[in-house]
Amino acid sequence: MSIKNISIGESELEIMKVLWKSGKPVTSVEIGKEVESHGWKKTTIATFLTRLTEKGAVTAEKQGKLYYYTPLVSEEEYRNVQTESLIKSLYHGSVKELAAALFEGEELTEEDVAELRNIFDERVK
Amino acid sequence: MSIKNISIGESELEIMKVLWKSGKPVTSVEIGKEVESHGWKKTTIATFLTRLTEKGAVTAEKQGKLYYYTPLVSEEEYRNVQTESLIKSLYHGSVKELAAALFEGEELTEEDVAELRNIFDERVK
DNA sequence: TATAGTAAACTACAGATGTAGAATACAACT
DNA sequence: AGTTGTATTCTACATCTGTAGTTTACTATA
Repeated sequence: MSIKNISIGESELEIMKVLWKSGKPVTSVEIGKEVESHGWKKTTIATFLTRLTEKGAVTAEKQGKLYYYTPLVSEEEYRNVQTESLIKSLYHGSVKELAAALFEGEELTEEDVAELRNIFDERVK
Repeated sequence: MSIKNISIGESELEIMKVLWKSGKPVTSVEIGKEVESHGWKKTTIATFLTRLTEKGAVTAEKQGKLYYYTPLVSEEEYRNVQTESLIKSLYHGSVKELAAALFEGEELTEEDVAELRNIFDERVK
């Protein structure tokens, strides 16, 4: 089962984000602190961790009395898969269409556009 | 419940796509023909239609003996909500980040880039 | 009018996800 | 050694989604 077939729920994703942000293995206690704002019980977090482990999205390594969790799927990988999937399902598989939609939206500031132009020029070389 | 809160499943989306493509109200029979490739039973399609109606994603209007289904959510609206959601959850809420990721990927051809440059120049005015 | 066809409604069930209480296991402290 | 604290595991349950069988209602046909 490759990364493509790993599906991560919305709440589960919040856990992944914590693991991604911390460059190193994290205990459930530390995760708990990071996601306090969600008001989840410890057991809820534990369930997420168990399921993510079963899915192969993270590994758990016992160090002393605690488990340390590490992501097996990187943020970038996951992001790319999700983006691809969006493009495929709603932009007729065309990256260009999505890019165009972003430009046409009102979301980009002048600075953003300027920065993008740079990246753009790089790309064109 | 605004569009933002309407969630459409992957299979349900296939039905929406048929409605979106056809500019006018469509019967379940016609939908059936359009989605033949999925091999769904008639009742399966009926369930999707019922659920989409309950969710407020489509309306059903009886004309003669058949119901005609019309989307209440446009492709563009749905697309935008989904794109926003992706950006929020995986690109730190930054349209620019997503745009940059698209440029940096290998997906765009030279023609795409050229076309985008045009749109881009328009945008900058 | 009795009968056949069939769209739509109702019912059903499995898997995924969100959420959490109860049980367990094990370390630390008395 | 007994007790306490708590991370991890087990069990549970609701909702959503995918999928489809069964029943119903109503039209058209014999």
